[in-house]
Amino acid sequence: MDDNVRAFPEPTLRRLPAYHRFLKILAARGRPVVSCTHIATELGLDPTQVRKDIQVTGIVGKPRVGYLVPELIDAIETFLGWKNSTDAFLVGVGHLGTALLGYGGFREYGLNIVAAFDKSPEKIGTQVHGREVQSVDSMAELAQRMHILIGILTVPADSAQDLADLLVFGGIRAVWNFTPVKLHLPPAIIVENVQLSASLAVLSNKLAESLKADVPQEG
Amino acid sequence: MDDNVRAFPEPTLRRLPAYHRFLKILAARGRPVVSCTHIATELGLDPTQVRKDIQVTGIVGKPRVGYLVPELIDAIETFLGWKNSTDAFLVGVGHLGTALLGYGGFREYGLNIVAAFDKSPEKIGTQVHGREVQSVDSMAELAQRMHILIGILTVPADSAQDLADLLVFGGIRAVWNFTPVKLHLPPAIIVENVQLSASLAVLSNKLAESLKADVPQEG
DNA sequence: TAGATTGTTAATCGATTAACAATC
DNA sequence: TAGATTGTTAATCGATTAACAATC
Repeated sequence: MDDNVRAFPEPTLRRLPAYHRFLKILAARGRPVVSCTHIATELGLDPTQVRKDIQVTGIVGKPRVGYLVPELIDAIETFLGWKNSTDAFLVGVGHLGTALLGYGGFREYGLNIVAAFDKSPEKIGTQVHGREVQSVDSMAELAQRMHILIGILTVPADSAQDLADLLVFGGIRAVWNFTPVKLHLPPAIIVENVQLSASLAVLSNKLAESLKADVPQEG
Repeated sequence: MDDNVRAFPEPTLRRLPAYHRFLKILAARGRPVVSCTHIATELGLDPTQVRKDIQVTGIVGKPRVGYLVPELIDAIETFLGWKNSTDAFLVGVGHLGTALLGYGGFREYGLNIVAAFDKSPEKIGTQVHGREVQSVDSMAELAQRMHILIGILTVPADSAQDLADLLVFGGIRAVWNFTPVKLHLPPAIIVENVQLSASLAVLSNKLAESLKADVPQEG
């Protein structure tokens, strides 16, 4: 029935963390207010775009003045759900999985990695950044019991689909997918892909274009 | 003069690696041809979009048949510059930097991390995944001498700008930025940001919307 | 008050999707 | 031949940007 759940524009969601970061810097400097123009200049964006983005948080500014920095920081944190933390499972304690476990910063973003899982027997039982690595065999049951909503997938490509299925079987509702695999999961499951190859493709292509423009030799 | 360097649409560039991955799977299965519809179904895209994306590689298909899988794989690899490798420096041997050094897969994408640098004296001289960690003091000179074009930035936020400046000073032309910092660099320098906080913001927001829709309690 | 900045509506732009003729 | 699929042009959609009145 509630089909007017019209989500907020994804580009807006992606920009909000950058605004937040800048606002925190301003707050640390003791700056009480900020204008869209100021934010836009700093981040290389259009002021109108910043204004519209801010509107999704429900904050209204004062003409001639701008927005109150602490109020805006608070509103963004609330809007992005950074105020109350969500527990997550991490699957795949390889190089990347280990790095994510070691990164303390996710706490700030309301993400709390409470357990780590792996397939390989040599890893099970070891401690990685304060969490004991557990067998994937116990993952689904544990996810169910702990009402885990988010699974972080950092496994080799060939086991990605199987372990994603296992996460879903455990009642997980969203997968943060760091593998290059296109996961086939029930439509209700949220999948957010972090595809480094895509990012690198953009970088390489732009670099190639830039170098081409550099040495124009012939028309 | 050459202002008609109209780059290819970024969304297209981002999708090509996914096509490539799927095509490699088909090739491994011995499938000689593939249609747009097939690719689109697998990846959850529109067939016309796939067709247009493929067009940037210059490959033409056969009506009624589709595209030749090996030919298409080759064309994508050539287009994305995966055939000839580019040397890169990595700056910041923390959790993430170490993980990227350990990931062998970048070779496939034409990226070759030839050296790693760090600020902290304890790390300098140690071996990380086969590379000796060097002091950032020698970075710019070495980049210049080796004609390095790409710098991978995996340092703490507070030193990101300084080290990016140093990379640029060393003649680097593109920065793959894994820090949350908005870098201020000369306009000719390509910057590709990998912002995990942005990705997580999308995930969290979609999850929250999904859970809200779940238990509609009241209108 | 004058003028900078917000909020909002309209115009533009670019990407996605639909329609359809061409082709093997 | 019939029909599936390509290539291409047109329509739609959504996001960005421009314009401008409202406001402190």
